[in-house]
Amino acid sequence: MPERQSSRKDAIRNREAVLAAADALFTRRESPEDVTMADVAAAAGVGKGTLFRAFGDRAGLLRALYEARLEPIRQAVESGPPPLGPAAPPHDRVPALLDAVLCFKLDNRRLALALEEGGSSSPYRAEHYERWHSLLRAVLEQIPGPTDSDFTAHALLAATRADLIEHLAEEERMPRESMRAHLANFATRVLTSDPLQGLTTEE
Amino acid sequence: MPERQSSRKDAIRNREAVLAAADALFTRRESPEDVTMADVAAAAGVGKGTLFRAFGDRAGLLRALYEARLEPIRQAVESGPPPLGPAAPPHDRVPALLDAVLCFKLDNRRLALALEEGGSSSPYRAEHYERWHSLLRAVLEQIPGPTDSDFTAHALLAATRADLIEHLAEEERMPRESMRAHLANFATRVLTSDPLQGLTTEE
DNA sequence: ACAGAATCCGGACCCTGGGTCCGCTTCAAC
DNA sequence: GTTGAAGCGGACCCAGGGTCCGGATTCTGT
Repeated sequence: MPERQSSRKDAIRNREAVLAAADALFTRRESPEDVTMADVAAAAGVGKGTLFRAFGDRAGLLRALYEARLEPIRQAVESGPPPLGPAAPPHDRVPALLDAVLCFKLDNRRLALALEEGGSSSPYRAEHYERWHSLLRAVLEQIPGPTDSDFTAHALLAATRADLIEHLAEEERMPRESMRAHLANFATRVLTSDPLQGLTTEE
Repeated sequence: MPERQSSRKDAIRNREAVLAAADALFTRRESPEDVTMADVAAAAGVGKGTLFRAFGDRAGLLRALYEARLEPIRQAVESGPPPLGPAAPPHDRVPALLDAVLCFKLDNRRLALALEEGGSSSPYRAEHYERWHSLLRAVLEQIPGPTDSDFTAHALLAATRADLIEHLAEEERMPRESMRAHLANFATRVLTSDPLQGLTTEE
C-alpha cells in the first residue's frame, strides 16, 4: 500500500492533478465504469505509472476521492451541532445521520456508485462503511427497547445504497426532497415501533 | 438477445450441460468472480461460442440459473399456502416474503452475489427485483396508514442485499436463524409503527 | 434413404482495461 | 556541482469477456 506522503513537489503536484482530474471525470461522465484509469492519467497529464504509484489501484483512487469529499460531514458528525452532532438525542440523530448519508450520496452519486459496486470486495469491508455502521449502532444502542442495534444499523444503511439512490433518482424520477422525506419517515417508523409488540430475538 | 429455444437436440443437451456445470462451479468456488466463462465452457465440455450463443452474455447465464432456482419460491408466493401465498394477511405476509428472499439468498449466496454485484447495470433493473418489489409494494398497500409503499418496499428489500447477507454470514458469523429473526423483527417494527406518530409524507 | 439447407459447434482470435516494469529525468541533500 | 534516491511515463503484460467462421450435425422434404 503506497500510501505514505512524498516530500517531492512534483509528486505532490501530480497527486493533486490526478485527484482534480478524476473528480472532474467522475462527475461529468455518465457511468463511472467508463472512466478508465488511462483516461484519468491522460486528463491529469500524467503517466499511468505515476497514477498507480500514488494510489495503489483503482479502489485506492476512489477511496481517496471519497474520503476527501466525506471530510466535512465527518466533522459535522463528530463535533458539530445537533441534530447531526453528538449532543443530539438519539431519536433525532438517527434520521439526521441517515439523511446526511443520503444527501452525500445524492451529491456524489457517480463516485459512490463507482466505489460501492466497484467489483472486488464488498462495500462492507470499507472503513467508511464500518465507521457509519458502528456510529449508527452506538446511537441506536442508546434507545431503550429490545432492538438489536447491529442488524438494525445495517438494515437502515442498506436503504442508502448508492445504486438504490441512483435508481430512485434516475429511473423513478423521485425528487431529492421526497426521497429525504421517505427515508426520514422510514427511519422514524423503525424507531417508534412499539417495544411491547416486538418479537423477542431468539439466540 | 438469443433467447429463443432451439429444437435441435444437441443445442438442448449443451444448454443443460452448461447450466449444470455453471451451477456446480458457482456453488463450489469461493468467489463468483473467479468463475470465468471459459471455465464454465470447459467444465461443460463445450466451446465458448456455444455458451455465448445459448445465453448471450455472462449476465444472461446468471439470470438463467437464478430464475431456475427461483421458480419454486415463485410458485409458493403466487399460489401457495399462507403465510407466503396470497391468502395471508398483509401483516404476516410481508415478513414471510422477506424471509423467503433471505433464505433464498442464503441458499444461493454465490449466485445472488454474482448477479447483484455483477458490474454493468444495477440490480434494480433486473426483472426479478422488479417482481419482488411490485409484489411487496402491493402487499404493503393493503395495510392502512400513510406509509409510502414504494419506498418502503425498496428499503425493506435493501436489507436482503446479497452482499450484506454475505457479510453478515461470513464476516460477522451471524447464524442463519438469528439473521432470520432479526430481519423478521425489523420488518415487524416497520409495519407496527404507530401511524399517528408517522410524519405525513410531503409532496 | 438422401440431398440440401439451416443450424450449431468450438476454439482461435480480438480487444479492452487494470496493473507492472524499467530506462530516463528530476529533485534535494550535501 | 555531484550524487543517489525518488519519481516519471508510456510501452508492455495478461486475464477475461465476447466474436468469427470453417467444418460438423441435425432437420426437412421427397
